[in-house]
This record gives sequence, structure tokens and C-alpha cells, in this order.
Amino acid sequence: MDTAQSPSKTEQAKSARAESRSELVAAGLQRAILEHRIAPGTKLVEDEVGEIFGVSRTIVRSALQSLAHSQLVTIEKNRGAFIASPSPREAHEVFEARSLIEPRVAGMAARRMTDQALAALQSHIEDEHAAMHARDKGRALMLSGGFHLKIADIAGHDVFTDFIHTLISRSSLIIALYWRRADTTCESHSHHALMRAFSDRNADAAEEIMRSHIVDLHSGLDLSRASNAPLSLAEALKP
Amino acid sequence: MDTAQSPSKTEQAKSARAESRSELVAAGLQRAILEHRIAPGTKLVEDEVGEIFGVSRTIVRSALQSLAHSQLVTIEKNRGAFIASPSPREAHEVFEARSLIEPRVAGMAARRMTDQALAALQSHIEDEHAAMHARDKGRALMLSGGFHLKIADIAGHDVFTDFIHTLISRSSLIIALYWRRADTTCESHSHHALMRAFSDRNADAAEEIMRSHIVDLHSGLDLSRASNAPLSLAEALKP
DNA sequence: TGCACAAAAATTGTATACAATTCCGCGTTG
DNA sequence: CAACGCGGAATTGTATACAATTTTTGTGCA
Repeated sequence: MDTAQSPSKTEQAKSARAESRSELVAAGLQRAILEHRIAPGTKLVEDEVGEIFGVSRTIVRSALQSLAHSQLVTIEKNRGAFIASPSPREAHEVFEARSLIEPRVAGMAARRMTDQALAALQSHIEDEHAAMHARDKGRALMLSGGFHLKIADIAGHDVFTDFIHTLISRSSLIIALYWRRADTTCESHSHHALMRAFSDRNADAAEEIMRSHIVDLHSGLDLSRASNAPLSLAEALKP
Repeated sequence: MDTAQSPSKTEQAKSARAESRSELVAAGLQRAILEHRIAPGTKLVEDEVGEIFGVSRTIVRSALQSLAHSQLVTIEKNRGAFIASPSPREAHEVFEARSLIEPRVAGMAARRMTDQALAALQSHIEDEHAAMHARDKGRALMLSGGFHLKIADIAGHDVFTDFIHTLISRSSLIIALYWRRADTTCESHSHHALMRAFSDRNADAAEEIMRSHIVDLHSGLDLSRASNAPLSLAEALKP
């Protein structure tokens, strides 16, 4: 096959941002993972991924290493890369970390909140509502993660924001594996309460609401089964 | 030149652990950075690094990307990799993050402390003492980082431990750039106080001591000058 | 002298070739 | 018939060749 996949127009339309190609591939894979279009445990063969994105293994390899570093994929030497499937313990730890870091960041965001940022959050929440009414749980959960990310950006603390980015990505994987609660109304309620604290610039309230919100998310997980990597195997043999 | 740099004996002496070669290179570079043998801002040319470690650019590139992800080096597209030189703001954020996370982890470590772990910490502290008496500030600071790392390991919380690993690495760079305090006696005092809390299994005390210890470290930095990346240039022209 | 600009050197970005390892099916054998 | 072992295919690990880009050097001109 030829290497003629450089779409000159698209490249310019990439809004002037010069991202390296491996980052593009990593972003594409990450989206697929976070949207639950690839199941945990799935093997990512370098040639296949390369064919899909129209790049060589060199690029794919770099992208996979990047994703491995943020714990979305696991690389086993001489065996390849697999979509990560966090253990119950890891899941617990991720939410424990979130419940420590995010409340602090929410407080910082409340202190630095601008009207513009507030409006952006508000419109984000409306998207969440729409997704919820459409009974699209996956998308709603996704947007919920985006909400937390936006808050971190507003707080403007790069170190914490980086941590939160990886924690939320991992949370998406965890939710795919362990989420066992039917309704997501609490979600919406918490986010609204948070908005009120933000518009009041009430840092203490924002912190406390965020803490209980994350504890609540944590409690929506069923971490009793060891993992669903073996479970999916059993499922695969059932029918 | 030939590729005959596989030192069979050394390889076996690598204590049976099968680390990939890029990890070896990354570890070597990291050590050099953390021991302040390479100054922040230094450019890392792929060919040079490859020659030193006896590997091809492929491996070096992978190692550099790994270090870039943990913020020890900065990669600029088409321009290369440089030892990171954290801004004062970044320095502030790193210590702010440490002061949130490490106290919690210290508390967890206190709860899970075993006699064996306690003994290991004790012997580590004695090394610190030795370094301090030898007036070897660099090494003392280094060992201080190691002490914090050991505590995280004892706590056994992988997510937090990962965070702390990167925070402490970055701290080493920050201390190289901004540390302005002559004595390190406070260090020793804090670590001893921590040991007492640990041997009492007093989680609350450990948490509080760790918090004030990190705040104290933070206050030992002089973050007033913008950075010393330009400063080093001026210095280079002075004599 | 100072500056603009072009050629050359150095360096990074990417693809590909080859080596090493693992995976998988199949026949042998106890 | 199960366990074992042995190719061959598939896949990953690494080096290297070449393309693209940046950096440096050199030169002519005002």
C-alpha cells in the first residue's frame, strides 16, 4: 500500500495545531477506549492499528507507549499491547485518589471562577441533561467526566489537572467494568449543586459537594467480582 | 562501529530482572538527572545518548518519551529533548500537590507499618545522617526523596505511589534550581519525628508531621527568580 | 560592519528490513 | 487419548536508511 494518507486539506483544517502523528493515533485510540468501543482486555496489534490510521508501526508503537504510561493500555514484553482492565483494587484506589484531589481542585476552581467559565460549565451540564433524557448512559457518564475535567482546567493547577486527567480516563474504564447502578439522577443533582457553589464562589461548599459526589460515584461500583476479564471469557463460552 | 556492546556477564548480573532496554536507558538518564549530573535545559541528542548506552536511536527515543511523560525532560517537535527546567509556578504546584497527597499516604503507611518496614526506614535514615555529616547536601536531599518513596511503598497504594514517584523526581529538579537554604537539620528532625509516629502506629501524627515537613521544604525554595535557564546563559558568558 | 539569504551540516521524524520471540496447529509417542 | 515437542506463521523488538526540518555556516551586497 502507498503512504498517501496525508490529507493536505484536513491537515490544515487541523486548526493550525501541529500535533505529532503519534499523538493523533493515541488520541484516536483513547477516544475509542473512553467511548467503550473497545473492550478492556482487547489486544491491539501494531500492524492493524497502523493500517487503520494509515501510519507505520513506529508511530503506533509510540502511541501505545504513551497510552501505557497513562494506564489505559498494558504492554507485555514480546506479547503486545492490551486495553487495560483495572482490578477492583485499582478501581478502589483510583476513586480514593479522586476523592482526595478533586475536592481540593473544586475549591480552587470556585475561587478562580469567571462568568465565562461558569457559562461554559452550564452549557456542558445541559448536554449532560440531554444525554440523560436520551437514556444514553454511556454518553452521560462520558460527559460527566468532561465536567470534572473542565473544572480542573478552570482551577488552573497543571499538576493536579494532569493527575485528574489520568484518573478520569481510568475511571471510564472502571465504570465500563464495574458500574452497577441503574439511575444517574444523583449525578445530575451533584453537578447542579456544584454549579450553585461555583456561582456563589463558595469554595468550601464546592469542596464538600465534590467530595460527597465522588464518594457517591465510588459507591455506585460493584467491586465484588474479581474482574470481568475472566468473566468475559465465561460469557464468551456461554452461548 | 560495531554493535558488540552486549556485556553478557553484566546482563546476567542484572539480577535476573528482564527490563527492556529502553527502560534501562531511561533509568540511567533519570539517575543522572536526579543526581544533578546533568543540568536543567541541557539538550539530549539522540545519537549521543545512543552511543553512550550502546543502543540505537529507536531505544533512546523510547526512553526519552518515557522521561518526557514523567516530566523530567521536555520534547520539542523537530528540535529535540531537553532536561526539564520547572518554572517557579510549576515548582509551587508540585509542592502543593505533595502537601496534599503525602500526608494522606504517610497516615496509610503508619496504619500498615510492620517491624520489618520500620527497620528498613531506620537504616535509610542512618544513611541520611551519614550523608549529612559528610556535608554532602546533594546526596542527603536525594536520600530524603528516597525516604518519602519508601513510605509510599509501605502504604501500598499504587495510584498514590505513582503520583509520588513523579512528584519526587520533579522535586529533585526543582531543588537543583531553587533550593536556597544552607542547613538541612530540619530534614533530619522531621524524619525522626515521622519515625516516632510510625513506631507508635499513630496515623494522625504521621499525617500531620508529613504535612508540616513538606510545607517546610516548600518554604526552603526561593521561587522569586523567573528561572535559571536564562540565568545559566548569562553565567556561561561571565568568566 | 551589519544584514539578508542560500548552501551545508546536523538532527529529528518516519518507514522499512531483519532478528528474536511468542503463538498455534499437528503429528508423534508413551 | 493426553502430553509432549516441533516446525511455521504471526507478532513484537531493534537497527538502519531515507525524508523532513532545523541549525549553522558562509557569502554577497548595501
